[in-house]
Amino acid sequence: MTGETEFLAGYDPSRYPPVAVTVDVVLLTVRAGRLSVLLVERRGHPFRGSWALPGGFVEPEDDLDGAARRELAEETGVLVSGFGESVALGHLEQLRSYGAPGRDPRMRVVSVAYVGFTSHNEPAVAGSDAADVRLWAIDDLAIAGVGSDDGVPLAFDHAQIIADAIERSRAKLEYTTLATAFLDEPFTLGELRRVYEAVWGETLHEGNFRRKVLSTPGFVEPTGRTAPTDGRPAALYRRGRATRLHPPILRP
Amino acid sequence: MTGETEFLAGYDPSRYPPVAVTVDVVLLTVRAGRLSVLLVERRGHPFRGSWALPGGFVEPEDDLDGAARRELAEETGVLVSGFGESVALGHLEQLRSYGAPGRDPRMRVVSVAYVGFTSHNEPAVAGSDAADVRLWAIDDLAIAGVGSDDGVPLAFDHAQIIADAIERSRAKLEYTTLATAFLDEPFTLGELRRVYEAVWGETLHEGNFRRKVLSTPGFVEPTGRTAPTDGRPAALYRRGRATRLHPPILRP
DNA sequence: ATAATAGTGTCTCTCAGACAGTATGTG
DNA sequence: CACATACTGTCTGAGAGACACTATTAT
Repeated sequence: MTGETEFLAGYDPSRYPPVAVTVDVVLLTVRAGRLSVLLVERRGHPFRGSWALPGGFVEPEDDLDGAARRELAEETGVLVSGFGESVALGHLEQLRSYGAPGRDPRMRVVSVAYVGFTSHNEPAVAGSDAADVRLWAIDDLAIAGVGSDDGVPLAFDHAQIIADAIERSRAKLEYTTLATAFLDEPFTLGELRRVYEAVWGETLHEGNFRRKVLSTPGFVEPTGRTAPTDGRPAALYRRGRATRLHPPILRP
Repeated sequence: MTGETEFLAGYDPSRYPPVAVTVDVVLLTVRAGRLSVLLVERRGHPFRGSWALPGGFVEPEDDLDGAARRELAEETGVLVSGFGESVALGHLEQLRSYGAPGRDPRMRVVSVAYVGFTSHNEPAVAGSDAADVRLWAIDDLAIAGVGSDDGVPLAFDHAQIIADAIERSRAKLEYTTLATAFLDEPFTLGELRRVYEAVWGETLHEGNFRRKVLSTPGFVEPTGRTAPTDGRPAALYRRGRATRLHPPILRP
């Protein structure tokens, strides 16, 4: 019947336009008080030698989130061998998709971008000049409205993707508890405040920040322990059960 | 050289997995005080006879936004012939992408979903039993957490897409001026309030709503004219220049 | 002692919710 | 007149910004 032929027509692989689908991951962390992103150096054309987001093709068997986690695990594996430590992913969510014709000069590519948060507890980048994966502070990159104008240029439209990821992150910190995804447990309120300051690029009032965090039920839970600092020791907290902040902690 | 061969390898169309990319549009409007979505009845398998979002393949020459506008224009054309009136799109933005394997039983399809707002000024749906495009009130549809459980089922994962679009819309009304995208100019504050009430599914206090809208510079601008209502005539406004609300108008 | 960070208390201003009351149209 | 909606004014409580002050460590 007509329905059957139409149904079969859906199976015809030549019916759909040739478009490749990839995932790209913007993995953000705070290192030495600076918001930073994990980038890889491209070994092939185009943009050979430029820095780009980790990513790759969506394989037939994995869904979009799974593809993002797989690509990230592959890059994290590089981190493991390079820095001797694995990365515990604190959060990963879809950002948006990018599909302008010509964004990849080779072919039509639609990329589904993800943004992830993680802690950073490696002391420093090892001085391996052969490393092709490293963290970049975002204000050392050429990203409109964020980094310095003479920063390192990025491959493809990845500067735009990173800019969008940063804006999403800044907004998420306002009304969710996701700032804790940048930290290992347990953490101090000073560490949590420095996450906000690094992501927002603003200094916050210590006392008011403390009041707002502690007055939000379920944001953080006290552990009863303390950790030494450069001054008075700070109480240690772990993540609470809340995911959304009511009321939000708005940017200055 | 090596770089050249790698570059050429990128041109090989057989290298990327066979994935089709489509756009789907969730066009929302407020009709008779009810938040509604434009759906099309499927003529082919699978889900023949079910209601689905308008959408289609991304063609090689159009970017994602362009593809969404093109598909929407095609469906709007149906609206024109069916209802005798064109639809002025108030706003269109990317929602997110959906790519779970098996979401389309025919083949691997990654769909980039868009959400749009428009006014609704047709008096009623014409009684054309041949119509395959119509507005559905969202609480008549089977959408988890939104519609009634015995509502009309939707094709593919479109119930989830609509649910995500509604949540995006509800959040957008809190901190942007996009509620005006549901209205034709000029409009009254009562009409604007009824947009919020329809999208949020909450009744709002008339006086407090008025105070918040008018105290936000650039949200609406007075025209000096009035329009009759069921009571005292209401002042007419047009959209202001602001796009974001500071402070936001939060849901109750 | 000073320096540095953690943590507490308080004042004031803004603003949201609640609610009363007035204004202006129609039937 | 009643009724419906538009519009104005005021009280109150929650919460953010600003700021002063105390607490506990290291040097």
